[in-house]
Amino acid sequence: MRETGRAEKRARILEAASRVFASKGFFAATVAEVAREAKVADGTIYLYFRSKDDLLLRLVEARMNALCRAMQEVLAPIEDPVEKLSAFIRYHLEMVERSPEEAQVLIVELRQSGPDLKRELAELMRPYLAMLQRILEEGIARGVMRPLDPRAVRHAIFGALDEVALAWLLRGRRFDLAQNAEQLAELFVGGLAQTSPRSTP
Amino acid sequence: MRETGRAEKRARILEAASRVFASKGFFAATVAEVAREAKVADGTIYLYFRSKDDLLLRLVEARMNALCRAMQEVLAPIEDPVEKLSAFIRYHLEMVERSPEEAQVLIVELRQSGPDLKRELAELMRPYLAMLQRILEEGIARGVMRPLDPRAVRHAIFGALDEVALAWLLRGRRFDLAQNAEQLAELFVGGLAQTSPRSTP
Amino acid sequence: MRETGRAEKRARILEAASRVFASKGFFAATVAEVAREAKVADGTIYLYFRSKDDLLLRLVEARMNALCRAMQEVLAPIEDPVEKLSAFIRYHLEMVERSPEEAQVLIVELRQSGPDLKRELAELMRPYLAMLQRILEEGIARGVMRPLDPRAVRHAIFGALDEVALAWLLRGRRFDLAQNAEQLAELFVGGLAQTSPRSTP
Amino acid sequence: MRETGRAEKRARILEAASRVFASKGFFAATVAEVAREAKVADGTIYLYFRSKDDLLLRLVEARMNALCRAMQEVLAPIEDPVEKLSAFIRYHLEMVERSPEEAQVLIVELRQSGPDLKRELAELMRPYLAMLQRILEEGIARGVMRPLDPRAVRHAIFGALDEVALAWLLRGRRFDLAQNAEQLAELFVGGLAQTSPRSTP
DNA sequence: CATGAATGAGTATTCATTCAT
DNA sequence: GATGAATGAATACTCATTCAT
Repeated sequence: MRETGRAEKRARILEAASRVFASKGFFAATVAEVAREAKVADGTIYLYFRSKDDLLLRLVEARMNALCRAMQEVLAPIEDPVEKLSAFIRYHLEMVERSPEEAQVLIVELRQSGPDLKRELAELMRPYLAMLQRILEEGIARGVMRPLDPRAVRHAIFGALDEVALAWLLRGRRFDLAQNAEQLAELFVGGLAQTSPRSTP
Repeated sequence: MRETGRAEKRARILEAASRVFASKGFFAATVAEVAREAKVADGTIYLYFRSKDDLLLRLVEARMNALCRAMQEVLAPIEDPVEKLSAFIRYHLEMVERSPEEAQVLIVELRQSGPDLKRELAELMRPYLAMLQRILEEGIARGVMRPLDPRAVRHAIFGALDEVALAWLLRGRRFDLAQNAEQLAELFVGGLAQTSPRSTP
Repeated sequence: MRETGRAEKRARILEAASRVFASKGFFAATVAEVAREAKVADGTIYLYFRSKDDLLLRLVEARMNALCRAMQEVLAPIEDPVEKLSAFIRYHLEMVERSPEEAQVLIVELRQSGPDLKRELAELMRPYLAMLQRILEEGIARGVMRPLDPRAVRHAIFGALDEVALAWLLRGRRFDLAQNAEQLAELFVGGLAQTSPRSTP
Repeated sequence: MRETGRAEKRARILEAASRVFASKGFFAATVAEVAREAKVADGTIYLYFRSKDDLLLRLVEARMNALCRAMQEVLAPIEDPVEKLSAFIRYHLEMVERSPEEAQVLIVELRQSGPDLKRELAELMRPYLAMLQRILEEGIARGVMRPLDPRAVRHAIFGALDEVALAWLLRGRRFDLAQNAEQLAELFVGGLAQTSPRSTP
């Protein structure tokens, strides 16, 4: 218990922040609460983080990095862009289901911030969104997806995932998220499918 | 002095709130600012609204009602559910483009609120989402749309619209929203299209 | 008691600040204490003053204005610059003796401030110091005072007055200030006297 | 590692404190900064000094002792009290000019302290002021100075020196301090001169 | 002796809300 | 109804000081 290394304490504060932010919202949460939850003194927070904003930023950063790495591993062995997209959708919501608390922060709190902070947060989402866009671009390039604007479609898919996850969280996780994931995958895969079959009446 | 009816003053306060919330954000905005903008005394606000939260709630309510009515009129003359969906998507983003300030409040500020307020706001969105869901249900019933879960798809479409609108607003309205609307319409119409409608002529 | 006009309440806060600053020092004093002493809520202070710094600034401003006006009246009827200087010295310390609390703020707290505040405070002292310098310049011009650098002498006289007053305040007002005033007047009048008498041996 | 004797490290901390206090002011300066400047750990400071206040106190003490010793050496070979006074004034400001940084602490920071600290600091100035007073007493005893109250005159001279030095420091050392010293010497020597020394040859 | 990580008390300021006029 | 002056609760952050190693 005394053997708490530097990084270990930092992680503990991050965990505490995650819990507190998730339950009360970033704005309503106080630094003192985070400190209490992490069992450190108020001032200690500032030995590890620059400010309350920075705390949220680092939290999102850590979670996004983990999410990106995990997603990359999931997608790596898949060849077909269409299957990749399908996997992306399913795995994204699987993660939400597995760690609802972390998702809460990424989905709900992400927008609970002033303009400056918001810009920095958006920056942190970029790599993840880029992964999604790359899938779409490759699908189009290979001719297995319709040539819709990848940026528009990326926003659409991300927004859809976000909204479904948000609804699941706000409604107390009462419906089957995996099933919804299937539906979304079908919806978007279908929406992006080459319409050439229509040309064979 | 002027015979400003009750309702007229209430509306003036709502207008003022819309402008102030849109330009500074709900949290950063102060009741005093809204009062100044509406040219009433600070205390007067509380003769028309219970609290600052209530002010946002009533504002969203008013805007949502107007949006619902307008959308209903747009959809009424359309028969085909698929065309209805397409119109829904296009008209939604058209409204955003036409009234970015109001959209700002509905899209951006909506999420700046704590958990309690957020739940109430979600309640106000319901009728609008119900319209969307009914379109889907009818499409499925008529056999012109694939039988995907209408609730899941409703969330997906709404989330997509929201995210695209958000991106447009946050990036300074720099890309063509109408074009994006087309892409989204194609995406979702395609995604919901019966994969073998040819087999039933 | 309810009939406290705007200005009256402002004055009450200023009085309270004077007492609190004098007894604990500007830094150690808290805004809450001033509020309590003035029998107003903490926030009320900020309806009348921009900040704690501003409170000190306005306090010094008010006291300096009063001091300048009073001194001007005292000096007006006096013709001879030498007598004017003598009166200036005596009256300055007389004021200190009469209102030790106010003097405390002007003498002690004046320098208890950060660089920015200090600059503004120095600005407020200017007119008073200018009065003193003008006496010296006129004395020299009329040939009744030795042509020493008026700026150097002004600093010297002001520093002397300040130090004597400070010593009196810090030592619990235990020595006779009026007597000291006489001594200082003689000292400086003598120091500035034309040395021509030496030329008549 | 290095055989830095106790005293040597103590001196290093004092030097560091002098630099830091002079550049940022006593209040704005932090103990951590002094530690960094002295290249010791924060806690080490407290092995040599009781508190931050004590650090200032000891610093002033050391500087005053040095100043007293130096002044004593300067005055020792001078016989005539009038010349002694003149030398005192000139040498005091010469020291200020030579070590503006140390003077900054002694003159400016000295007043940034609360009432309690201020009293202790005044105590440390005593020996120096006593030297000045002794010159005056001797001058009066020998009949070469007017019999003004030596305590009052001592305060006056010290206040004058302080104020002139302060002005020089605050105005960025832009005027000629040595010249001012001459003026002050003349002023006070003149002010203390027997008005009818001619009558006793 | 020295370290420096941890502590936690302390405070100016804002702003939603009230209520005497 | 309308006003707007007054209220006072609420909070991030700093930094002197300590003490386990």
